[in-house]
Amino acid sequence: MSLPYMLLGLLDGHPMSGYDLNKAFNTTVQHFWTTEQSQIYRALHKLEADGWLTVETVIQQDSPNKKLYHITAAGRDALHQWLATPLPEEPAREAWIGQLFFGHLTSNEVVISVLESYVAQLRQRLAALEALQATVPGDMPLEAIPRQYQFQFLTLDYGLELHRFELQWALDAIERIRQFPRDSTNE
Amino acid sequence: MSLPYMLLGLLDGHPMSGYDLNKAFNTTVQHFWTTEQSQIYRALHKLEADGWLTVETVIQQDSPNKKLYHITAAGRDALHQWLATPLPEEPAREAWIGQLFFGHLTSNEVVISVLESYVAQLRQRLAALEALQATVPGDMPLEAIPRQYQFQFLTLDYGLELHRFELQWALDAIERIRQFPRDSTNE
DNA sequence: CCGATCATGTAAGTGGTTACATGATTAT
DNA sequence: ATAATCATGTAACCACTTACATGATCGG
Repeated sequence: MSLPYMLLGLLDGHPMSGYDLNKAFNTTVQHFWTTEQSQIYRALHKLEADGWLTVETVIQQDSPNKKLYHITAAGRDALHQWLATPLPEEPAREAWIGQLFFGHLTSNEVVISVLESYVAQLRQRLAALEALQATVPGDMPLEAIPRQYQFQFLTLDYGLELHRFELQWALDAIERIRQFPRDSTNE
Repeated sequence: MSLPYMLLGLLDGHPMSGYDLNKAFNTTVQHFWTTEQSQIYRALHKLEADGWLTVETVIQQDSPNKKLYHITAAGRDALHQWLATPLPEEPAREAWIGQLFFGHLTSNEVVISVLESYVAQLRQRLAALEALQATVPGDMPLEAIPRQYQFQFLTLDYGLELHRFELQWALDAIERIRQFPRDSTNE
């Protein structure tokens, strides 16, 4: 549903190839959207068929030829439309909460050890986001930062704060589970 | 991937029909897992074929016959195995963050209005969780609460805290965006 | 009479993943 | 030699959604 708009958003301003887009998904936008390379090419073909993109074939000598995708006026319209439309609530699907919910079917120790792996995962992701944040020049006055970057920093801030929240909650949960009664049917 | 385990978790203890399970998905576990009815029946058939469930057909006069699914020893083993296994990190797919990320392509006002819809959605979901919490007897001493409910309350607490965090972050974000430079290419 | 509740399923379609396929150039 | 980078794609499969199909009983 949203992949086409992610592509349009990335292509608005500067044209890119499928390969470039794939790199963008593995770097810049990786904290809120991921895709497989194969899906990018399929989506690009569809977007072109729909008239939201046009292709410019670039012949190269030192590397394989590539196709640069340019956003069309129709594509830009569609993107603006999407940006102004609130998204429908998406279905909940958080399996790790399920593991907690059914925690009574196993021992406190097992639940805690799974939560600890989750904590380790969160710390890693948080560290990655903090590394991203460290690349941001800190000395610039707020007003001097281009509008585009202000929005990007805002989403980065969301990622940072969310991860800090999740980490803290998980650590607290571990402490709470330690106080839970022990399972009598322990193996 | 996780649906089969959600079914096993719900069936551990008391057998249920596909219809009962569907109701459970729309009530008890709805804050972390949702499914369509059609998917439940398909999953049930597969689980039975795999030997993780057995079927008991119950003939009824006043309502259509039903099939009660019972968890088998193999099913319980598989469930315990899953409960003890940390889940792989799942791919990020948060389209609303994308709308923020590409916010520079539209006006601050448009971004804020979309965020405000999101805030309204969050308030609704938070209210639903608070209503759920209100049904919990508050006078019981912590130690007297059965282990099963302790885990369930823990997941409810996660939902509550997460929604409060998201709501606060969104409200702060709106205030911040008001300070962003205005877009010169406003339509 | 109508809608809700009980109860089971199939079929078509979409979005996404995994695996496969090709092949040149450049850096270690 | 080998791996990484550049570059494009197809095919099979899986999870999930939407829509369709059936039919009895019960309460307002």
